[in-house]
Amino acid sequence: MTTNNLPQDEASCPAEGILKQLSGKWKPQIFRLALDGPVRFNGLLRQLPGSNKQSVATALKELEEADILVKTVVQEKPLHIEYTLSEKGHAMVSVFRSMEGFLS
Amino acid sequence: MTTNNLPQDEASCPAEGILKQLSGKWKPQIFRLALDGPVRFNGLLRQLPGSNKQSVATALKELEEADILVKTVVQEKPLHIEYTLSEKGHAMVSVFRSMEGFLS
DNA sequence: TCAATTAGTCAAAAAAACATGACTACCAAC
DNA sequence: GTTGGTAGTCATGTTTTTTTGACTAATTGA
Repeated sequence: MTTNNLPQDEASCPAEGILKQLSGKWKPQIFRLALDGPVRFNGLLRQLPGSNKQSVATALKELEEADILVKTVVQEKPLHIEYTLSEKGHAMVSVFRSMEGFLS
Repeated sequence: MTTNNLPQDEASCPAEGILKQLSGKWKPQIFRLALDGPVRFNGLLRQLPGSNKQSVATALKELEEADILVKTVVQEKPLHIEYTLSEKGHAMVSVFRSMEGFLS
């Protein structure tokens, strides 16, 4: 009982998982903004011109499900929610940097 | 006259370009197979179960346009076409490896 | 000359991703 | 009690990506 249940493609191509987790119209930009500190829903809407609630919400949910961002309710003045890089998210920074360093 | 003409998102997020060039349903796997040597159209169709002519053709064209693969007509016995990693493609290997090394 | 292999193209359909606009719900200030 | 900010959801529509199946065309071997 040691067969894995990954789709065959990801089994033979580990990079594909990462690519999937980071790709999409808004996820790379959200990830990048999160490098500078916690990000918030409405903040992202303002910082990402052309974006919209639905897409940002979906991107945040997927980044959270991929364990790249962590969602926290901040018990402060105007009670709000923050998304911060998880440990895995931090580990991904080097991958991200190697992409940024690659200027064609 | 020094404004650039990149979409705002790519300007502020260089990683996004790479992500775009490598993402898609078949491109990561094709890239990975190309690491082991030249790949061919019909060979890929056989090596990628579930793929189809159209998708493989499109992926190859985009990888070629992104200057990641180079298309060559090989003047041999059964005249055929090979796709090999370009110089840029080789430079991308380190990025790709850093993704592969990242096992969540 | 016939059949197989090479490497595709094309039009159309299906599926996935993304956007739009309306709506919800909580909290605080005025 | 109404406005404004927090963070979303939901149904729908549009756009992009991917798949399907038919077709083309050159080369090779029998």
